[in-house]
Amino acid sequence: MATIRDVAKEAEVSVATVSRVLNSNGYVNEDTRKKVLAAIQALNYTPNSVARSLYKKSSKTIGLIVPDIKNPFFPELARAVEDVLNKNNYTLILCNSDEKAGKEKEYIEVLKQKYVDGFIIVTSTLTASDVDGLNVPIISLDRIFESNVPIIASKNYEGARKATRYLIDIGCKKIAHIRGPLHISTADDRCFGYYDEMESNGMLEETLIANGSYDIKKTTEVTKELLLNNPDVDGIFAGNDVMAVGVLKAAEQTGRVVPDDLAVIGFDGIYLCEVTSPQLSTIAQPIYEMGYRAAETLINLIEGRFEKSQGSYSFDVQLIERQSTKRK
Amino acid sequence: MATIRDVAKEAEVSVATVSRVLNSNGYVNEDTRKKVLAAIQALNYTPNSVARSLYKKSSKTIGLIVPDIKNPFFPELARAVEDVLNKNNYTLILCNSDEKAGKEKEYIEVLKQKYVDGFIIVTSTLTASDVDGLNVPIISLDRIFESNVPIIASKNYEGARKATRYLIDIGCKKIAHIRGPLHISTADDRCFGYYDEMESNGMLEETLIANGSYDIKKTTEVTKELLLNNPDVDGIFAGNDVMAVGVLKAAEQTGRVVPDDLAVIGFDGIYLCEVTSPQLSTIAQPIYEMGYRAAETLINLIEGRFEKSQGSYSFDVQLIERQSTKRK
DNA sequence: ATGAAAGCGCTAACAG
DNA sequence: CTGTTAGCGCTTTCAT
Repeated sequence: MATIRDVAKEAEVSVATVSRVLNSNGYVNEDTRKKVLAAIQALNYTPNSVARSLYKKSSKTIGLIVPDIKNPFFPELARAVEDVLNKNNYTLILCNSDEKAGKEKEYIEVLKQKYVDGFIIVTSTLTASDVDGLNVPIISLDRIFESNVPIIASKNYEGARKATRYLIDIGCKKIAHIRGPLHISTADDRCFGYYDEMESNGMLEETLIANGSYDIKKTTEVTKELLLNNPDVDGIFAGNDVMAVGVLKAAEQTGRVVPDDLAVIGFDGIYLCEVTSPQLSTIAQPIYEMGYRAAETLINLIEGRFEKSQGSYSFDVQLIERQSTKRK
Repeated sequence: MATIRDVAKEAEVSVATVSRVLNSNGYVNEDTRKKVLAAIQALNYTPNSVARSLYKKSSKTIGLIVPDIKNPFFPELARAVEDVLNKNNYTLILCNSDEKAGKEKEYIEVLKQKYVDGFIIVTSTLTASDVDGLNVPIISLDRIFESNVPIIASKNYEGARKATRYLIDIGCKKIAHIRGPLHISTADDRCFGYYDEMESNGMLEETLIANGSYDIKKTTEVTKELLLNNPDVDGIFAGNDVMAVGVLKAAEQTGRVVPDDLAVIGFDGIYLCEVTSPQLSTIAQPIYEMGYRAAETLINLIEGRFEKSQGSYSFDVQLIERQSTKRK
């Protein structure tokens, strides 16, 4: 591997000059510039980013920490982030935290030593104090974070109200909610939205809310139990699309026909919805856009560009009607 | 951020000594060791990996290049890789190539400048010459690579024969194959397996093979066309599970009942199979194990450990019967 | 057992 | 416009 020194020698100039043409930085005579370029060509030289990082204290790299890339919500997010980074000559480090604060902190520690320039993190376990000392820009994606880091998310509460309202509109009389894990802001907000909408329609009953998890099988079990205790439930708002699949399975296993006996709606808008049968109605978030915006915001922060409105943003969500709620 | 110099000063020793205790390398008096450790504690010092990388020409980082993390096959692979890396104190850089040789080469170039220690790559466009000069260990995952890099994959050809054989066994008389993209070794091998099994049963007709792509909608179209031209097809072996979903949709749209009018089987064994209705039969690969083994092999290579049998490995696949082939 | 110093490859004052 | 040089923070001979 040729170094900047080799190039300098080949071009009969100093390393400073080579560095200048490399970074189009400072004045350099057109002729010497050409000589340097030729030398670079001749030696097939490419600058060493590690050396540059050491000096610059920046690695043109960002860390994305998600709970688990296998959850179908995250690949699309990750892809969007990677696309933006790629376009801006950054590189993506992917970390799976399994929602464990320990892993998250360790990753942050390790990556900081690598001069990572920023983080995008989907977390419900980290707190402001974990992040305050951190001298690196950080963005919270998809989840509320009690601190002043920018938050890129979407309107979970409003979306949940919309979903519930919609089930009411199509004629459901007894609507249950299988909520996502406790203490995950997204799940909490959706639960609140459901709660408030139900209450303001005088339809609320505490037993209609069940605690699910982002696991199809577990959600199926939970749903079956709920249906056992409340056989006349005729509509279910699931905490997300993956959970909605679990609900669909529960319906099938208890001999209910969706949507006629039981209308089902999810949340997120992942492609999974179009694959099930019946296809799932859902409250769709603009997932790719969320990842895209998070990455753009982070890069703006890193590069010290002006950030309007603190950088936080909340995306609108959209009701998508499919077979799982279309009653004839 | 404290540096090794600060620690040295605090402990009243030289930086060399600090480095020694940091790396448990060379002799160091127990007492001075304690002093150094205390200083490290006191200053809350953590070594800077970039500086270390510069000297060592290694970053404890590997690059994983996949076509598109949104394709549900890859997240599980990526997760397995990350798990192994994490356990071995490596870090994962994720790259999406969209099957474009240009992007792959560029990523390799960029990452080499970062002293990435190795690559795991899922590619059908790179060739031996792209990789020969490369002075970094590399593993080809899931795809055949014409060169002497280790290949971690599974038995696509045998699996395809098994799938075809199975459709014959359950009584299908006219079996079609919607194959994956041309020049992707996985898709080619599966097509060959189908071809050979059909031929050896005297059932082969060239018109029963259609060119699909890893896109549900396109596969649906292709399948509908094939069914139009061959209305009496009663079994389809799809190039992978995603494509099988497309086939399921085509069946639905043309008024065919799966499995009674048309038996369908996929390949891969992603979780999607259990979500469709009817649930999809498939030839399952041990996806997680594949990623796991690829990562382990790579780390062995990087750390110069003895590699039995060149490192290549081909996993067995397993027929999983579900509703899409279960005729009453 | 410990320290001094060279150097990994690059950038940015500072001089000229 | 160009060169010299001092680091960035760490590891590793080579002395002692």
